[in-house]
Amino acid sequence: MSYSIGQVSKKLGVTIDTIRYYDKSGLLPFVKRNDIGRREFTDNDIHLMRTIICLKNAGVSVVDISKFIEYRLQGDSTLEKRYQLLEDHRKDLQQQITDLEDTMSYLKFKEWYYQTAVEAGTETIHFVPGTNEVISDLDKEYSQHLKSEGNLKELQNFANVKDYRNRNN
Amino acid sequence: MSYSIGQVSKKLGVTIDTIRYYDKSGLLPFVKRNDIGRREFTDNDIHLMRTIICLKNAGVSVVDISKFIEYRLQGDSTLEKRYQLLEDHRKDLQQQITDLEDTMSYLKFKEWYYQTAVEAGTETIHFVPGTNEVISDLDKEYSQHLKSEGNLKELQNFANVKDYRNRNN
DNA sequence: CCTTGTCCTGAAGTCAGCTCCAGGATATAA
DNA sequence: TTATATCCTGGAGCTGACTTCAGGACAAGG
Repeated sequence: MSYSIGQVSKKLGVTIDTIRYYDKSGLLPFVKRNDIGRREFTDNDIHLMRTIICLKNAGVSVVDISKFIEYRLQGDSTLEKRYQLLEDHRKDLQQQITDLEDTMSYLKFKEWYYQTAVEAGTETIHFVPGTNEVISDLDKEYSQHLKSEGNLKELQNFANVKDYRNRNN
Repeated sequence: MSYSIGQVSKKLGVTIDTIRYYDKSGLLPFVKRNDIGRREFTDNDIHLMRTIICLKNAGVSVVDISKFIEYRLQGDSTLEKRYQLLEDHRKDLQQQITDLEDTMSYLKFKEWYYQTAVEAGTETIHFVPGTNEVISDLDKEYSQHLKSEGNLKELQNFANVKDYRNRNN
């Protein structure tokens, strides 16, 4: 049983052009052609392509993925290299997730800022009286708000973000 | 007290060129110039720029950020719009994080795959005997492994990812 | 046999987000 | 006063990951 490029495109949710681009870039050296030059994908090919798409989702560049695929073609001697490559990218990904969580924490703070401003009908409640400058220890006020809400987890997150952001001022 | 572009660059950890690019793109209309045309950043400007960088980190495009800044200049009538914009992007960000966590789960699976292959000295332990095809229910084996390890949280994550991935085949 | 659909290639185009460059002004220190 | 550092502008260039295009081949149904 084999699949055409169009069928694979639907199965994996990527465009035909993207698949051809990946092939051109050396990500799909394992895909065979039939007698008139059309690509024929096996179930195993599709399995491998899922891994490729997963790496792409993890933010791995096409060049790095092609390295991985190259190693694979070289057989068992490259198993450790492949493991290492995945391990490195998993660590990167963990860092990405952590960074996004920090960003999230800050966005929540900003949402509180606007929530309260909308309630008050004006942004000036957050300004130093008579100016357009934001009160400098608004973060303390927000921390207080989180505490009074009993949201200790977010309080902790926000404290970490603050620490980080104030580090190299 | 005001800061030069170079000082701000160091404070915020972005290059001078990037700051100028942001200014060109309409993200910094609030930054004033001195008599010889140099930018002078106030503490409040820097505060605002942190929010801009945060939005950028959350994956918001320069065009969308400039909308936010535009709203800000229009005063209190746009408070709700600004709140909505943040809310929308916070939701996007939450989705991003969730997606990355799924990717993470799959990467962990692949790491197990290579870990065990390295231990065995060959990848063939994961192949259908006599072929180069990966065993089709390797995921079950991995689930078993997670269970035996007592890693129930990851077991749950992995199960979700599998469900999702098998949905539109 | 003709139309419609899917496939092929190489090459050029697009987009976001920077990044660099040329050419020039001002400021600070020795 | 001369060297060095920092700033300014407009505009060109770069990178990665596609995306589109021109021009053509084959296959199946009516």
